[in-house]
Amino acid sequence: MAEILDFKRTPEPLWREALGRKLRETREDRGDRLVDVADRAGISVQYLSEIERGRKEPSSEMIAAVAGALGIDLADLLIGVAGQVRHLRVQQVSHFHTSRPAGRPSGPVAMAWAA
Amino acid sequence: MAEILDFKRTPEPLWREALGRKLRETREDRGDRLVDVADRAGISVQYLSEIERGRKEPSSEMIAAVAGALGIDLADLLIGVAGQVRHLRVQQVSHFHTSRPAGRPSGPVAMAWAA
DNA sequence: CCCGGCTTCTGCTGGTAGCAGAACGGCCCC
DNA sequence: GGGGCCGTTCTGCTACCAGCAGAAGCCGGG
Repeated sequence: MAEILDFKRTPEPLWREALGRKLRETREDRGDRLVDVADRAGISVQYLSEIERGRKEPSSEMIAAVAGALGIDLADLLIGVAGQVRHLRVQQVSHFHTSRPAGRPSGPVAMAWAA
Repeated sequence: MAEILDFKRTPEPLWREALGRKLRETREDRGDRLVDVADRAGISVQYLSEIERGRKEPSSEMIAAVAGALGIDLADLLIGVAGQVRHLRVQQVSHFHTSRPAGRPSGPVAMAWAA
């Protein structure tokens, strides 16, 4: 696996984590059980459980199937996940190093993320 | 005539496709080359190319790395992708009787409820 | 106590993420 | 013409993990 190293410790939550939380929230708002959604989406219940807990990386087709089973479209889901990201990202506002690959002074380097 | 639409194909774009488009758009807005972003993200250039074209399914860590290399945070990225989804869907929504979702979805469902 | 809902363990298989290397086509400019 | 630059696409390879089944565990409530 490509050593991502520095970027693995992102202060932000990962995509799959925020997605899982949003999916669970949506399901619970509907009053559905895991087995209900899993059946409708055509996936196993334990796998859906793992998706909701952010432990596995669902494929695009899986995401579409689960979203469909929840009666939500992808765009709305993404907006909701973005909200989750914002909500979850509070703990570490630390700085992280962009490990520059020792080489070429790549031209337009003007990155500045101010806190 | 009377082309029967293939409903196996979700009218919505897949997550990876919309994500790829948004990533490319963001990179081009910055005036970056593939190699610039790939180096900063610590991934190979051909793989980044495939991600941007929606051909491969990037892991959460990859998404974070690329987003970081683009100087955009995950929440903003997701909002942008949601916009992509909406934009890409317009073409096919032309005539779709959006029946009330009151029933039960029997599979992956795509609803358009524009207020 | 049992039952319904969720989690978690083991184990298995196929698919594919992700890499390197290289070749190719489209540009643009000397 | 030809030489860079940039992106795409091919081959090939390995390691990892999605996704399933089966079953057991946990916990609250009737």
